[in-house]
Amino acid sequence: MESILKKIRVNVNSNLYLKDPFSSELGVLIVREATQLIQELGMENFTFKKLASKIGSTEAAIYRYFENKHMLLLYLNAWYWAWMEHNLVFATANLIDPEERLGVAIRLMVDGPLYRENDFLDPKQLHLLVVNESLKGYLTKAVDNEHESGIFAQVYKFGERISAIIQEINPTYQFPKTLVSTVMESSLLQNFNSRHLPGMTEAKPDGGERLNFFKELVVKTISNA
Amino acid sequence: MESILKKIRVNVNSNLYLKDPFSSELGVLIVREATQLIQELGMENFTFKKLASKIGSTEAAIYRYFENKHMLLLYLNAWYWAWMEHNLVFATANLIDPEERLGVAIRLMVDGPLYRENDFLDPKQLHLLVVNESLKGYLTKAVDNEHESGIFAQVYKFGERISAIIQEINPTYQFPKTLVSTVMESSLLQNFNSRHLPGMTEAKPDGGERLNFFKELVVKTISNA
DNA sequence: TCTTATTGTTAGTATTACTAACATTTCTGA
DNA sequence: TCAGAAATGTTAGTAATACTAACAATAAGA
Repeated sequence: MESILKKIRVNVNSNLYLKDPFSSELGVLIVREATQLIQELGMENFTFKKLASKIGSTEAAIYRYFENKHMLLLYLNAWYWAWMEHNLVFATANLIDPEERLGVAIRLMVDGPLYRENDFLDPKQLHLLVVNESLKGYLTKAVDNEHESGIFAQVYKFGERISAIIQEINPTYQFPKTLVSTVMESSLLQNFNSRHLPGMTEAKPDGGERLNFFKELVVKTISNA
Repeated sequence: MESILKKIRVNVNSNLYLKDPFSSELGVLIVREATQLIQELGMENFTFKKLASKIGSTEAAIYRYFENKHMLLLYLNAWYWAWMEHNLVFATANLIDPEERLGVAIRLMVDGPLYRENDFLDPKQLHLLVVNESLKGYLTKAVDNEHESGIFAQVYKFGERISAIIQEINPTYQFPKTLVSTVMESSLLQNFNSRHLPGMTEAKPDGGERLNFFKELVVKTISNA
C-alpha cells in the first residue's frame, strides 16, 4: 500500500507553472530545494536568486518554470493537497463505517499526511511548509483571478470528499463545507499557534491535544443533540 | 453608552511605533489613510511611498512613526483588538448570565465591532482590514521576537476574557483557549472565504450563516452531552 | 546530422525598502 | 519676545528585489 503511493506522481493544475518542473532535472531540483529554502527563510525572505545560488543555477532559469515565487508556493501547496487526497482515498478505501472514515479525515487534517514517503517530493517537509506559509499564499488581492483559473481546485476537492462523509453521517447538518474548511484552516493555525503563540492554545506542538480538540468539536457539532 | 466609547482613545502597545501617531496631525493622517490604502491595495502592493503621496508627505516622514509597513499593520491590528475588547466589556457589562455574555462575544468575533463609531479611527474600516490582512501580519518568521516584546498582548487579552466566560459555563471543558482562538481566527477566514472562495463555505458575505454556524459549534462543543 | 529542448550567461530596468543629513516651520515656556 | 526644541519637509543616496531580453552553449532525439 505504502509502496504504491510512494511512486505516485501527483497531478498539479498546469496553470500553476510555466513549464512542468517534473519534465527536467533542473525543474525537480527547483521544487525540491525550494521546499526546504522557503521553510528555512520564510516566504518574506525567500528569493529566486537565493534559490538559484543554492542549486547552482540562475534566476533566469527559474523564471522559465514559475512566473514568480508566489506561484511556486501555490504549486507546492497544490501538490500537498493532492497528496492529502491520495492519502484520504487510500486510508479510507476499506472502511465502510462513515464515522471511521471521518476519524481518518480529521486525523489527516490535524496531523498531516499518514503516508510520509514519496519519490518526488517529501510530504513531511511539505506539511511544515503548508503550516507556516500556505495561508499567506491565498490571502491576497490576486485570489479572485487565481480562483477563476482553477488553482484552488485541489483544496476544494479534498474538502468536498470530507463534506460528503459528513453528509452521509448527518444529512440534515446545514454547514458541512463551512465545518470542513474551518477544520482544514484552523488546524494549520493551531499548529502554528502551538509553536509560536502558546498563550492562545492548550495544544503542544507534538502532543495529541489538537486531535482530541478537533475530533470532539466535529463530532459534537454534527450531532443532533 | 455609544457616545462614551466614541471618544475613547484606544491604548496600543508602544513597541509597535517609533513615535505615537496620535501625538501629531501627521501621525493621525498616517494611520487613518493607511487603513484605507492598505485595504485598497492589499499589503503586497502597499508602500510608504504611495501612502506619502496620498497624504502629501514623504516616505522619510512616515519612517519617523513606524519602522516599516509590517509594524504599521500590527499597530492597526492591535488598535482593532483593543477596540474589540472595549466593545466586549461595554456590551456585557450588565449581563449576568454567562451564556448571554458568550453569545455577545461570539457575535463580536463573527461580525466585528458592535460599536462602529470612533473619533480617531474607523472601526468598520479596521474590521475589513483585519479580515483581509491581519493573518498575513503574524504568520511570519518574525513572530517569535514580536511575541516576546508583547505585541500580541492585545489579542491575548481579548481571547482570555472569552475563555473565562467559557470556563464559567463549563469548568470541566479542556480546551477553552484553543476553542476561542479557533473562533477568532476562523471567523476571519470564513469571512474571507465567503467573499473570495465561495465553494468552501455555505456562508454568504453578509448573511447570518456564519453567526449561526459558530454559535452552534461553540455551544455544542462546550456542552457535556 | 539536423533540430529542438534545455540550460547558462550577461546585462539590463523599475521598484522597494530603507537611511542620512540638513533646512524650514511651528510651538512652547522662561 | 526670543531661544530652543519638536515636527516636518527636502534631497539624495544605497542595496536588494523582481523581474525581462537576448544570445551562446550543450545535450538529446529522430
